Amino acid sequence: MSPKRARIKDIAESAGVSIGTVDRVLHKRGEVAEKTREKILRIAKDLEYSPNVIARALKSKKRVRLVSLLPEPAEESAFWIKHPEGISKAMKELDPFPVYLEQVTFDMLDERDFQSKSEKIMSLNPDGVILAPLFKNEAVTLCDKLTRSHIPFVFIDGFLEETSFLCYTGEDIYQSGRVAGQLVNMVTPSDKDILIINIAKNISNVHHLNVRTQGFISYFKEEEHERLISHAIYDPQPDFMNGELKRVLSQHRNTGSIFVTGSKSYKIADFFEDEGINSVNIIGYDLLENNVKYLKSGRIRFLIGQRPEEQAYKGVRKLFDYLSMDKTPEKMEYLPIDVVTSENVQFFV
Amino acid sequence: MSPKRARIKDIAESAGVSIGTVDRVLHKRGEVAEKTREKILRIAKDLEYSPNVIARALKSKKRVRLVSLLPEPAEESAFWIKHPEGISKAMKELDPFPVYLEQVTFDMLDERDFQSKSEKIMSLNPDGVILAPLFKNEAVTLCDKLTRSHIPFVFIDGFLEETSFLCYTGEDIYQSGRVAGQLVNMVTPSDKDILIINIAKNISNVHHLNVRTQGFISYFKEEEHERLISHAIYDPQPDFMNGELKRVLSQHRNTGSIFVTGSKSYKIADFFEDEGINSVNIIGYDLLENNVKYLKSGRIRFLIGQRPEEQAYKGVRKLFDYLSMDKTPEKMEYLPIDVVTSENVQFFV
DNA sequence: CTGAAAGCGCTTACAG
DNA sequence: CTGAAAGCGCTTACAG
Repeated sequence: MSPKRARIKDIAESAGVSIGTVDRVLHKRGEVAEKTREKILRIAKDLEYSPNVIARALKSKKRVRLVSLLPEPAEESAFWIKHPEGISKAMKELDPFPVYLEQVTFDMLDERDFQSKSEKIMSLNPDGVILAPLFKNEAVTLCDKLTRSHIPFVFIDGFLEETSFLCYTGEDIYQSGRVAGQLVNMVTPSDKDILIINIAKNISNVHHLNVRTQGFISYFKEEEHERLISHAIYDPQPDFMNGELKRVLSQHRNTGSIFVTGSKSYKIADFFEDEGINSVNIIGYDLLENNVKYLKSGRIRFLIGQRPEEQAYKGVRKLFDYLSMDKTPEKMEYLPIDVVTSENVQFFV
Repeated sequence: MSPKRARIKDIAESAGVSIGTVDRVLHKRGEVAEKTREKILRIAKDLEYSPNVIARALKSKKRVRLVSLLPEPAEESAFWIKHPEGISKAMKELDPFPVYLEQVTFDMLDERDFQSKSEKIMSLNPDGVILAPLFKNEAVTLCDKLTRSHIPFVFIDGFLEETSFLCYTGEDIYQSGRVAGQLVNMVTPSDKDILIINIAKNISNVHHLNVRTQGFISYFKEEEHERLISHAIYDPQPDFMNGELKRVLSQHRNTGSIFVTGSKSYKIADFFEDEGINSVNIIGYDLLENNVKYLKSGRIRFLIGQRPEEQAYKGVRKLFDYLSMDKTPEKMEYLPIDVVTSENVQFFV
């Protein structure tokens, strides 16, 4: 059974000083004679002193104010509705602590909105920020400002190497492409082709879709690369998209599987449903309601999950622990890449 | 931003009584005039009072003493080395609280040892117990004793319907068999047979292996059942096992995949490695070191994970939250059934 | 039946 | 440079 832990009082008594002095040493607030300082530090070490976080939390008037900056969940992309759930879970657990969090969202199709929301973040003068750096340039600008103001920030969903972020919690994007490659390879007859579909207004700007594609391709041997057909669709509207799909599928009649690099695989499934196409496997990302529906019906073969709630939950917790508990988190935490099928999906939603 | 929360003091002032009286009402310690009682209750409700758990934890002298009763991790079955990790993680988080946990282990091949450890548990007179009910009869006896002593207990790894357990955290065993069925079906050519291997001294006594087998079979259509060959091996020693495997494989030369219902799939892989058999898929359970090695090398195709650390972690947390925070947990929590391959295994170990 | 007081371990001002 | 005191919100005895 764990031994009784030392308190400040114990250190004070042992050192023959008052608890105020001990506190000053422990918090490096100076104004203590060097000799007493050393003595206290030694005793604290001997006694394996660690502060009682409960008592600290109870007393502390220090309010921690956090802000999150994440995309507004558009109907188009219900992916981002999961993150607020994770944030709420974290805040509920932290309820007894004096911590507040304001959620700021931006339009994920509008860099300028991200900029103006960045200014809002700065004007709130928070103690810490959780953000998803969807727009690289704009995010770097914000991160630099935060760094200059000594405001720590954590990334979820993606990270920017060149910034001094506290930590990242999320997918290993390249590796998740490889997992997709493995699954697709498993269910595609070796004489069939594989179609990689990227859906994005401007694919070159959407970092994670590109990285997933790279990972995916890397899973296949060089001599198999001729089986892989990559196609970008820049407008997810059904009319446009279905036309594109028809065209590309008629060009590649030997397609055995379609890999959708983002969360819109249900759109491909919609199209197949309408056209009565049943012979092509679909593999995609994220447990959106529509995707899950098609996964259960068998039209989508696999979904890869990246635990959006857990990303947000852990982002908040790490920031709080850092600010309130002096705990420095691991810099990089890659969450598991979940392989989800019709038979285990029930446990992930 | 969250509004300032009401304190006992606020209720007391509003009711025109002292905090002692409020406390007596809130804790149902009686000795309060019915009229004041009602008034206080009403005000508490109006103010949405909820106790500050930090202050409570700081003050409370109430020590919580927990005990876990889990199998001793034998070399044979490293599966059970994961649980202590989850327990440690939970206890580390609970470090500032006055909670203690003693880990008691039993020999998983010896019912009698479970019995004697049960007596030890009772003699420790704990406030709560976490246990894995491997031996049904003996576990029921223990649970009944705990119930009579009003000691709450939580199950992990499996549960016994007939006991009054606080909650279960673990696998949906039947469904995990179905997931295995789906995966095996996916990688087995339709003209090949599927061998189901149960490794256990007395298979009829090992509940979860049977349930997994049932789930597995249920995934296949009636007319496919002739492809499924079930075989039990009652001694995992290599000499015996390899003989058995040789015999059964020579009887069923058309075997395309082997499904191992427990965590010993690496033993099949050992055999295949020695014999140079490469044409048969292996699917098994649990991320033991040996299994993972073969998963990475490709000899094992899939492993199904059941998150042993998380089971233990959550078991401890729920018991603590129940005893110290008055939080009643969900009775049944099925953890996700993880599909693990060579490409995503790195995130699970 | 009710109130006043002490104390959990820490932090924060203030007095010297 | 150092100590004594108040207080965070709760619980626990004790006095009346």
